[in-house]
Amino acid sequence: MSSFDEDDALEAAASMGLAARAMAARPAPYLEDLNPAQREAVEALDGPVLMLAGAGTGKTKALTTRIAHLLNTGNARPNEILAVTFTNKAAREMRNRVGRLLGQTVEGMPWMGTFHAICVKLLRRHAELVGLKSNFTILDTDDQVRLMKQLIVAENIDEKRWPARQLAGIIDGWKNRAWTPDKVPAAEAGAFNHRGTEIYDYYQQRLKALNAVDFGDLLLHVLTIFQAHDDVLAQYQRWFRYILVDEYQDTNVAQYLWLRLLARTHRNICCVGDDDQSIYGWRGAEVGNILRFEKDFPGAKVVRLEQNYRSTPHILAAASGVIDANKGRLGKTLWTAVDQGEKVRLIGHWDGEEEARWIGENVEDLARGRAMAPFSHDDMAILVRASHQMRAFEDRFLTIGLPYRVIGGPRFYERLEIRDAMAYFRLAVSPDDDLAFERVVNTPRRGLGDKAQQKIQIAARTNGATLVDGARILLAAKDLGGRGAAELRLLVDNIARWHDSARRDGHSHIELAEQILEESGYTAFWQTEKTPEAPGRLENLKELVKALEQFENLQGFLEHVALIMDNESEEAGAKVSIMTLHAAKGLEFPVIFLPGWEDGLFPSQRAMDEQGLSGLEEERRLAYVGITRAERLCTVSFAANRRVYGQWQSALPSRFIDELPETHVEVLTPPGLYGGGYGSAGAVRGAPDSNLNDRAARADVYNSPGWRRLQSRSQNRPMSQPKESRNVVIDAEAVSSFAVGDRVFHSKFGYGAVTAIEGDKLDIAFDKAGAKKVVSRFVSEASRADEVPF
DNA sequence: TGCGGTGAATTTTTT
DNA sequence: ATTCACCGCA
Repeated sequence: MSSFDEDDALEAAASMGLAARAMAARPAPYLEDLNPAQREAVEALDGPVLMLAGAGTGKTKALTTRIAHLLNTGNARPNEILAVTFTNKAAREMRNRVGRLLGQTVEGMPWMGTFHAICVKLLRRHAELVGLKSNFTILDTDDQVRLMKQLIVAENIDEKRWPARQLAGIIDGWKNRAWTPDKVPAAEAGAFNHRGTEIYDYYQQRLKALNAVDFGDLLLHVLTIFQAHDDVLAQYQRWFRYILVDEYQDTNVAQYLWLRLLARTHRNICCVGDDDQSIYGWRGAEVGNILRFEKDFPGAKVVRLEQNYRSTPHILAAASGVIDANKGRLGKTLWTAVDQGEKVRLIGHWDGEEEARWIGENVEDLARGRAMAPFSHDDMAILVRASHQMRAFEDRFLTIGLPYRVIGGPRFYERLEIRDAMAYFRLAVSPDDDLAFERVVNTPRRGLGDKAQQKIQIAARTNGATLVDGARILLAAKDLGGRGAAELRLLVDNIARWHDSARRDGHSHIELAEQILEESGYTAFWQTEKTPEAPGRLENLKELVKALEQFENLQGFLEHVALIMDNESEEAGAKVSIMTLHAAKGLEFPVIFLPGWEDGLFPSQRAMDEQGLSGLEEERRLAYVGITRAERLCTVSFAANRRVYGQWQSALPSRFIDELPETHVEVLTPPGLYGGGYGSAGAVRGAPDSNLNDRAARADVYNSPGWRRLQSRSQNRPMSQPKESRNVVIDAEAVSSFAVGDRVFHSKFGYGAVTAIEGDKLDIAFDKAGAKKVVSRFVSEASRADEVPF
């Protein structure tokens, strides 16, 4: 029948050996290693299981042990287990740990991987069912946007109003919700001038014509296949006897539907997650999926892992205090057997630079072991809400020579030069890759500008050919003159030759890669470039070629890179880590700094504006994630003043600070600053909320000019409101306080009147600057008295 | 084709 | 403040 049976017969043969060897091992010493809850989760092999695993409760251990147990008891062969994760890192770790438990490497588990990797595998087998060839290419975000840009031009859409990026994002969101173009609800499709589904449909057609898919398609196509072909679905339903899902709280609708379909027959699905750590709602994750599990799978066993092996009691209590303010939680209470430890430290600063200075000094103190045994720099991390906050720390750490590393940020394979080189490789493997051709046709400069490229496009389109062939036709027609023609001829011939070499097995793909970079003139291009980053880029290209060594051929390499965009180059030496809170999920450090806890920054104003209460709750979960990363020492800080987009702004301490239980918090205040002393501020402010009397560095803040300025400016936002009334304020309705007809002021455009409101964007007719679309955050309400005629 | 000026935006990120 | 995209000019 289909290739399914053959493939799996082979896989089965390979993995039987593993299972047999595993079974011969001594009976389950690994179970002894578990606490009762973990053991319960591991031993409940049959039927649906929801493992609610709080931060630091040994989730991965339970999950991997469960897999080992499934194999060890002979309940499943390795290739009958579907184990999905979100990141390659998580998949890798799972693989390694299962291997360690079984005392061997796990190669017979073909269905352990990310959602996307597994879907690629499935889609290659059944590509024809959605009109693709099985050698389809996977577009990354960059390709996606470029494709969208073409569409926008072709469709005559105002790119100012609907940037390609945004359109691609909207469509991505629809795919996350498992909406094919025909399924997008009317209310949503009204986006961009009621042409939403039209554009989406057109975009899908273009992808199909290119024999390409984007990341969202990987899931959606497989889902479509499952829904339309019962026989195919049935095969897999039968085959996957056991399903395990990591980070279930991060699944989106498409992934959820996908899992539910696959689990329908055996119902042996074990989902692991923590609703309190759901921080990816903004990219389509549905906390609802985990909250609904017991309804979806009646009779599900719910196991709570609550014993925490990571943090001290004070840290756990502080984290619990914060997360308690969220509603609709499944509810867990973390506890620990440890009974010692520092309280969470809280400190306020005058401004962001001082905050960075203080943290820098504190890191050095801790590294020297002033107050306690010294920590390595590797043991310390600074977690920020938004990546732009990192700069202050980088600046400071560079000046004092403190070694640091930034985690996250642009990945190796996303860099310009790497993507260019990859486009050349793609052309060598398949010359019909039009997107790749477009990318490099004039990189390096070949005298093939817009005009020439247009001619190529036309030649290709009128002949129904690929761009490379279009270029050939154009050259044959001699419809291109001068340098461009000669260069294009060279390029086209080169591509043909590279393609030949790529297909010949004997030829070394590493040599071919070097040859491509050389002959295309790409290396030379960067050698002549004298910008400061040019040497680094050449270095990266060398690294790229080196990375090829691990693969058999270029094709294998490209396949790998499309899905696995890792960047694990680690230089030696102990360093402090700087990263976003999002990037910190799943990590742990003995010492954690949490700077920038100011309302508007954290919780982020935008999250609250756009998502209302649910946005605030997600921010709160982010705070929870941040605190629970700390093993021994956690320091929260805020600054009264901060430069935002070049402008000095004052801010109030984050409302999350109010939620830190005071008995678990130690307030630090740097001595001798701004006349502040411990506890003196209560009198200054006479705060009615007693919780505030112990508030951090309140003296500094309250006596600061920033604070006073703030006080005089915003009477409608006193600092010590009771929580209830505050929650009302964050409701989206209440926040976007503008109405059509309001007079507003913009620092650049001056005064104007609101003519329309669309989410957080306002259409404003400015008196002098004319009609503009502006994010509401950038304008303030203008009372008529403010307007000074001149 | 390429550079410098202008205008506008600016959370979080994986695959 | 900074970055990034686009436009106009040489």
